[in-house]
Amino acid sequence: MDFGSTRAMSGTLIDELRRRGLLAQVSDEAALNDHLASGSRTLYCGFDPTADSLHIGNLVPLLTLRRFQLFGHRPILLLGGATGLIGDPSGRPDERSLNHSEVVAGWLERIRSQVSHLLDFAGDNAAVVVNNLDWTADLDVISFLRDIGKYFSVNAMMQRDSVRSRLERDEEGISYTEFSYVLLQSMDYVELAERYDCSLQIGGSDQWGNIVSGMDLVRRTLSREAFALTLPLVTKADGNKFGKSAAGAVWLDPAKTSPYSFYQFWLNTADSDVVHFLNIFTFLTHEQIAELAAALGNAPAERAAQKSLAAEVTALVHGGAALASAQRITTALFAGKLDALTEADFEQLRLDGMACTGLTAADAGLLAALAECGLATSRSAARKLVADGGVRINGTLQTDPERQLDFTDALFGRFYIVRRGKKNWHLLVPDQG
RNA sequence: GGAGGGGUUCCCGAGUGGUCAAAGGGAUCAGACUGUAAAUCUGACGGCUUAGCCUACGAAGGUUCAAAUCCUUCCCCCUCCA
Repeated sequence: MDFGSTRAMSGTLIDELRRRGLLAQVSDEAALNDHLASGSRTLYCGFDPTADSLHIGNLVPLLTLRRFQLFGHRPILLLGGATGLIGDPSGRPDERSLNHSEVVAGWLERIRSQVSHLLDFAGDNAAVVVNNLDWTADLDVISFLRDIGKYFSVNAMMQRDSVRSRLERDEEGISYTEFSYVLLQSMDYVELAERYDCSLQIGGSDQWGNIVSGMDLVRRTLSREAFALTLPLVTKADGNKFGKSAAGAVWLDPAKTSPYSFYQFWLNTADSDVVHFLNIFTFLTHEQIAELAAALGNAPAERAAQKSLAAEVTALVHGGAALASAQRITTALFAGKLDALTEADFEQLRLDGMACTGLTAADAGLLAALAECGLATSRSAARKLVADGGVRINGTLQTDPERQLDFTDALFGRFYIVRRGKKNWHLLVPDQG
């Protein structure tokens, strides 16, 4: 893995994080600065498997772990095989429904594979991946209550925001299960402190309470130094929630969000957010980001900053080959030269992961085809789209809702490239089956 | 247990017998302007074999030529009192 160009950074790691807008809270900044400056330290961040994939919001702490690694520290990526079975009440207005343990275990493995290549597993400060189920699965209740529970005051736990907000809502409440979550997470910190000499836990700002509880438990049970640091919630200038595209959440799993869609998500970043995101989601230097910010001011139409952001993040998450594919599709679709594409280019688009549907004779009607390939939610919606002038095939505006797609006018006799609106594309080919 | 208020289309929320697929706002989609940006403006926004038809206003029945609107029973939620 090439960490080369990002090495030369001035100031402390904390300064660097602050400069990038990546610092929400720190437990004792001066002491942590000294701690980090005086040796290679071990830190961790936990991720609970609450879905079959992580999403781009999880990228912030993931990449921050890597930033610590670049500064010579050892990151531990903790997967919540146990805590994922319980449910974290932090930041949740309502009780979670419990997932089956086999389901959670399956999600954990998928997350493990998508997360692992973001860190460096070689060298002196090689990253480590652990699963907290390893030290909780065989834990007995009595030991838990005596060894861990004794350190937690219910009076204090009741004061926690995540608990109090639930108690104040008559219709919600909080189960004993979720109430106990913080004990498990705190136990993780102690466990990692003992096993790996871990002395720092990071996480999203909603994790501050959990992290501080763990830090206290380490100090009290092990009498060791322990620190807490949180990262801010990613916000957008227009106030909308970050991380949602038209299709919903943006996932790290390429099967759920294709590398092309992923690339497009970043490419569409608003001007007012792009510099902020470059700082948070890329490893570009401040000089490089300053250049891009200047370019944004001088030639906004070029969108150099957005292109860099999209390229950097896509390469980080999906790799160089996937980035190249995403860029090929983008160029083909948005350079406005569909006619210039060769037959081989179309095959490449399919290989690159462009959305493609095989069309059967039954779906040959334009409306049926639009509904079938997902560009419209129903035939009625498709009819309205056509009436609104929102559908093009091979660049030609479609006005007849009754038209049949028989491929006689398809490119190379078998490709219809359908466009809905400005940015939604789909390839239609004759059904092979 | 007692008294009162309420459940409306993705969300909020108006509507108290026909002019209601149902105001208004949000979200979403399309069009215009642009830079695959933001803002703004315009249109659409239950489904279908689309000048029409079907299904919808917590559930089930009923009254009526006609019900989201009236009646009955049931389910759920909120507020106050005990």
